[in-house]
Amino acid sequence: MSDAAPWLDDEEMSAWLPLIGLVMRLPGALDQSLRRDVGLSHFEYGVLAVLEHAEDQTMRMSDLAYLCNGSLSRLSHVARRLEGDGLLRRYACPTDGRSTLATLTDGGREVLKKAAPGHVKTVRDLIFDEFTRDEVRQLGDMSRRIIARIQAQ
Amino acid sequence: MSDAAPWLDDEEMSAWLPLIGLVMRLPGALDQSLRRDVGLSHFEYGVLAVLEHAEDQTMRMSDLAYLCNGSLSRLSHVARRLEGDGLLRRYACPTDGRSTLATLTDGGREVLKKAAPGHVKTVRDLIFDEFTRDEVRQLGDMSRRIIARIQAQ
DNA sequence: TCGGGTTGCTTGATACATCAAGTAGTGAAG
DNA sequence: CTTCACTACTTGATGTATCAAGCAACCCGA
Repeated sequence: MSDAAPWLDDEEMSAWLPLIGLVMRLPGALDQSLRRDVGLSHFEYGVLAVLEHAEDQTMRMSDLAYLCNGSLSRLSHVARRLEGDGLLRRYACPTDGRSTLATLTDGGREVLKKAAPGHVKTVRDLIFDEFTRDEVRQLGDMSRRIIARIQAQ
Repeated sequence: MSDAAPWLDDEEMSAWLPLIGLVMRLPGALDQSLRRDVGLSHFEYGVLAVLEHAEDQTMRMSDLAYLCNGSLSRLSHVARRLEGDGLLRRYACPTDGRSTLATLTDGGREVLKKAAPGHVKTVRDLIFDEFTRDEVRQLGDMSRRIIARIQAQ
């Protein structure tokens, strides 16, 4: 924790502005292709994608929210919509009555299958085609370090 | 532009997930302290901050929107609210009747002065205290390269 | 076994972003 | 000097996020 300093110097500023630009523009860019292809936001896609890789394609709502980088409240609203569209199903956890388990439906799996190629292409176009292996590692590493700081707040 | 590839490999994935985490969580983290301190979102703060550094603290709406990483529509709504709160003023451009110029008011300058220390502290806590000078440069550089790709879409 | 505190989730109100459509000014070709 | 395309911006409708509050279920100490 640093004390308040006057402001960012030029060098800091010329990193800060692009970083802000990145975090403000990337979500929209990811949304676009997914909306076009399957009518889902990137967050909704993320929910389904995380479920797909989970044990039994099933997960507690709160774990899912964490892995999707969203609040439980946000996930709850989104899960209601996705359930309405038949892409996932929710049911009470048998071992802990407080918990809700969400699981992928066939419909959800289908949508993922339909969305994946275009989404991967977008991600490659935007990120992985631009960087070397080493740079990619660094990018991930730096992101992790910032996230840790955010969570420490 | 690459062709669609099967999916991301492990190394790519272990950079992609943190990057997504970063872009999804950082805006919220920045919002929080600004909301607490002066009741502004980070986007609203950004609008005022960009104006502050502009010639005559005045700028065309569309240029402002670009620099703030938002759509003109979004800026228009936000500017209406900020104008209502007396933080900026809008008036027709004298040389091009289609354009609208936005300018900071005294109220806006005051809010910025009140918000800045806390905001800078947040930014330092989250980013600049974590990285070396060199890393900061790289972070800025990588962000710029991704933005260029987003805009090329 | 009962009470207080906690956890997990949902809901409802409000605020915000996004999209499509609309208005009006501009510039340039004919 | 008119028309057509384009630019700059605003608006209204719709959808989505966020926050605070609420409700059960659980846990644990007394």
